[in-house]
Amino acid sequence: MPSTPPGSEPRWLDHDEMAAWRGFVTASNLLNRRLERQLKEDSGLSHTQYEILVHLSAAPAGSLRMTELAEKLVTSKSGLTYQVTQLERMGLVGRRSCPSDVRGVFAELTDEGREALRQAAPGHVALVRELLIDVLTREQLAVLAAGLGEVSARLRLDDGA
Amino acid sequence: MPSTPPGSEPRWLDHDEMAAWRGFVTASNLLNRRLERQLKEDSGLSHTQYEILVHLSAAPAGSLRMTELAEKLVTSKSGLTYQVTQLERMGLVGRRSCPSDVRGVFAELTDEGREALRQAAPGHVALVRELLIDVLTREQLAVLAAGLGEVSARLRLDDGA
DNA sequence: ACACCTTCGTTCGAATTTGAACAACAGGAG
DNA sequence: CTCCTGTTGTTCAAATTCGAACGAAGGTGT
Repeated sequence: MPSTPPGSEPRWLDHDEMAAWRGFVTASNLLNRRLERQLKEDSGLSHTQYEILVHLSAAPAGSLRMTELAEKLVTSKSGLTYQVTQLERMGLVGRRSCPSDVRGVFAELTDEGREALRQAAPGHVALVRELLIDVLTREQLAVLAAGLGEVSARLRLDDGA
Repeated sequence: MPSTPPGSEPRWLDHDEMAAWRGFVTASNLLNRRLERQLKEDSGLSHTQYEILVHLSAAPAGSLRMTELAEKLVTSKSGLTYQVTQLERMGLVGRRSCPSDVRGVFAELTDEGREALRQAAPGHVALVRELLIDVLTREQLAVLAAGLGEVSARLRLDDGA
């Protein structure tokens, strides 16, 4: 099904809608840029690598299946394979084979990985706070969480469909 | 100045703050993924290339200085050089030297570029609408625009500083 | 047991992105 | 004019990203 019926004039974005969309895109790019730089300089980690450590750290045994981790990160499987290999070389993450499924692979946080995360987290969180969280009011944060949560949920749905 | 005074416990994100931050990151990644796929399939353009066309189209003479364009796009200068070259090969953008500054280069939208944008825009806008704009209420959009606008503005400030 | 379709993670090649280094020029201060 | 500092766009090597293709298993129905 085409996103727009051919022949009919599409509904363009009005001023407010455009402002929201541009704001989202711009803020996203600027934030990523900043966080990337800060993490790389202070901890030698890319934002992607940091996020891998975060998700593993939050998981039951500090380990997650590759596919599950890729979904949480919203990245491609091949991209994750690459980054896990990098983290493995740094000694921050290890691979374990899954007992119940020969094909399965667990990415597992090492002690060094936990330590690296413990060391990187404060600076990262402080910057997220400074650039985003503390700039917004409580109400704005609530709306953002609710709205973007809904957006994400819907995106995840027909992504699997 | 260190982001966090060494020795003091950093202010972690509480539940709501974390929800807002995760929602932002996740929605951003999922959206980019989708838009990238749609644009590439329907128009053979990457999201970056599409945005270049949009910004040029909105500019006075359909042309902008490389540096200015890079800032609007929130990308590196070298990255822009690469993409403009790609668009030039496709015939959608041309380069013109600046009269008042020998070093300067204008990226200029060609007629084909305008046509390509005219053709790509409806599908892109429709998807942005479906995935983000139409998911949110008028109030949520207003809050998002105001909040992320402020965030972007601040980020742009000490980026130049 | 068999065929069939799905899932798992990796590998591969191509495209993209970035920061640093660079050469050429602009714009003043002296 | 001359030196000095900042800007402009490009080039370069390195890192990262993605999708498609792949081999190897899992799981199901017959």
